[in-house]
Amino acid sequence: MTDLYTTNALRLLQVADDFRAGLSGEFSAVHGISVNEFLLLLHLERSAANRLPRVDLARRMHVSASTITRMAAPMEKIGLIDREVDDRDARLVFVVATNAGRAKLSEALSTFSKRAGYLFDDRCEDEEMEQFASMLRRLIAGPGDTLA
Amino acid sequence: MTDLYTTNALRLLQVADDFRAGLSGEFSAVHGISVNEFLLLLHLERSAANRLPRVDLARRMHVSASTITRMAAPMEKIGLIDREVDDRDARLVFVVATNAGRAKLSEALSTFSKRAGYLFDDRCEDEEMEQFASMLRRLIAGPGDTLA
DNA sequence: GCGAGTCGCTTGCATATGCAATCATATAGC
DNA sequence: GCTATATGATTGCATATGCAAGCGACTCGC
Repeated sequence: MTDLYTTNALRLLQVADDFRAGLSGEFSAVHGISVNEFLLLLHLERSAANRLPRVDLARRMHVSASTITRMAAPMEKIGLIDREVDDRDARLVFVVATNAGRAKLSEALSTFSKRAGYLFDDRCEDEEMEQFASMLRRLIAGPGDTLA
Repeated sequence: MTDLYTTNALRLLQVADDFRAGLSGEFSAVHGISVNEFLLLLHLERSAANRLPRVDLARRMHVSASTITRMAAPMEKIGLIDREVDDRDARLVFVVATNAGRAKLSEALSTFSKRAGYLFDDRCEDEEMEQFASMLRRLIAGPGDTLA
């Protein structure tokens, strides 16, 4: 009835939702940020110049431009990010992480890694992890810029 | 810096987000339902008695009970689901799919399968899909009830 | 340079969702 | 039985997000 492609896509969504739900609780309790705020900081850190125009962030995070505008406001207010304007194109508003933002990312990343350990450890052999990494790399959509 | 566990968890989230984003557009355009409404119908279909109390749906879908209440209202109104009360426990309000709901699920499921095909086909060998399925089955959190 | 069209950002409005409070029902202790 | 506690569902309020409109800035063709 349901082929292996379908089954795997369903499981993929389910595993990702489970993981994200667990992460969400600990992030908000321990670090005071949401998963999306964490991902925003991570996209900044892994971008070419450590800064990104808002529209790029929106595309990478699969959210609308207005969401970036509204996510950025409180993060600026508490000093995690800052804004820079492009010299040549006054339309572009870059988002750049502050030192506090990079520190917060670093803390959150260790929580993330800990939970990634919970997820995979004892359930997967090392060799499987390599295969898994290889599969996932191919599955990441198109030539877009990625986090990992 | 980032170990393989962390990398794989990041990629997992990214692939799932990419897939869900693509699905979301086609579901709303072609079938007039959201991804979450689709998953609700799917949980019903794959449950023991083809019906579930709202609180169970909430747990399976990682959403709050109030979200189920509010998702269910419009789905009842357009005839995709119906409500049943438990004989022995008057607190339980079961959600059950109507014939229209099962039909809608079936249509949406073929869209889902088509997109699962886009995702995996040409990127993965058959043998890899089996390994992937095996990994994902182990990764699905705990002993909870699952979709696949 | 000038106007038409495009692009990036923001804002108004509508929808979606979580948390806490509330209500109705069920269960346990007595 | 009666009360205290626990559970399921709903509702009020706050937050998050998308879409479409609006605004300012860039680009292209002339």
